[in-house]
Amino acid sequence: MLKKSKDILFKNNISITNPRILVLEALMESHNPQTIDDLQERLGNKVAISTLYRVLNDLKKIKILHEFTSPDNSTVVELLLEDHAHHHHLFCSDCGEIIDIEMSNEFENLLAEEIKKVEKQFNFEIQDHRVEMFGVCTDQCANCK
Amino acid sequence: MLKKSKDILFKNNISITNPRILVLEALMESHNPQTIDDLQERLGNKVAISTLYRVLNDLKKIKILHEFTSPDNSTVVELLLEDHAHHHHLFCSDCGEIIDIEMSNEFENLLAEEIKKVEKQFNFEIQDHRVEMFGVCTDQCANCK
DNA sequence: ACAATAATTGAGAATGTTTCTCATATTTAT
DNA sequence: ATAAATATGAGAAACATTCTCAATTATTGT
Repeated sequence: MLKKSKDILFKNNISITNPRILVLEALMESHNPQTIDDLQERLGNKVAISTLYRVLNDLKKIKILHEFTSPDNSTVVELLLEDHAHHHHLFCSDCGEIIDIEMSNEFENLLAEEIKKVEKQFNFEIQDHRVEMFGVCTDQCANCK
Repeated sequence: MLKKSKDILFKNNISITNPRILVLEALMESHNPQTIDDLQERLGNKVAISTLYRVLNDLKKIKILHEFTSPDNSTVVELLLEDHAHHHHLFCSDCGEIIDIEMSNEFENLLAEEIKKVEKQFNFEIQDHRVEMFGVCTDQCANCK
């Protein structure tokens, strides 16, 4: 994990510093998207809050961090590494947990066709898409009990 | 528009005030989702900013306002009236415009099936979903020229 | 391994967004 | 028309994020 973090920084040609390593490790430990608060908690007081935001921006710049917003409008962040397959998100409105979901090829293919239609209709070049689902876990979501 | 706004407030049993009417009219005039800045501009200085936020919260409470976040993290708001069909959003990263899109029944049906699968897999009850597309308009988006 | 240079960090100030407070004004119910 | 209830405006407060700058840490060339 330490090595992997250093590798990532090295390959992307940005300097290998402690805060960056700590943030990468924190993101790697947790296998689902994290809010800024989650991250801060995980990091204890080892990284200043200004530095945390700065490091997250650095990771966005080298395109390995994806940032989005949860239904209650908190900023959520997730690491995008090579081994991370295309996926979407499921949000629990009870406990706030965010779960990665993968959808069938059949669905993704049909969505790709819909995207082509939209591109024609609105003269757009679509670069990315997102599918989100919102609900409550009926019993076994990690945080809700 | 004035009448329709008053009707909405009346039917939802909240008092009919000028700021609420003005905000509803502003939302109805514009046929796509609006940022807070858009709204403020449309309203001139006729509604105080604190009141604008309060009114938006009132409209959320009576479930006729949908709030979400644009890719550049501004808050976006859109009126949800009966005549407003189920739709999704297309975001232009050039000009920031947000366009309502409707997807084929075939797509929505397949998505409904995927949702059922996800509900089973994670023991969730899914109440809502969202599909978003991100791109740039190649020539005819209303704001980009 | 060392010095010189470049880049990053931490702490707090600054900015921007949203909510809160409270005295005043408006709306509703009587 | 009046009293009671509710909403408003202005600014203060709270919160999230970015910025500033002196001090620290990394990188580079030797």
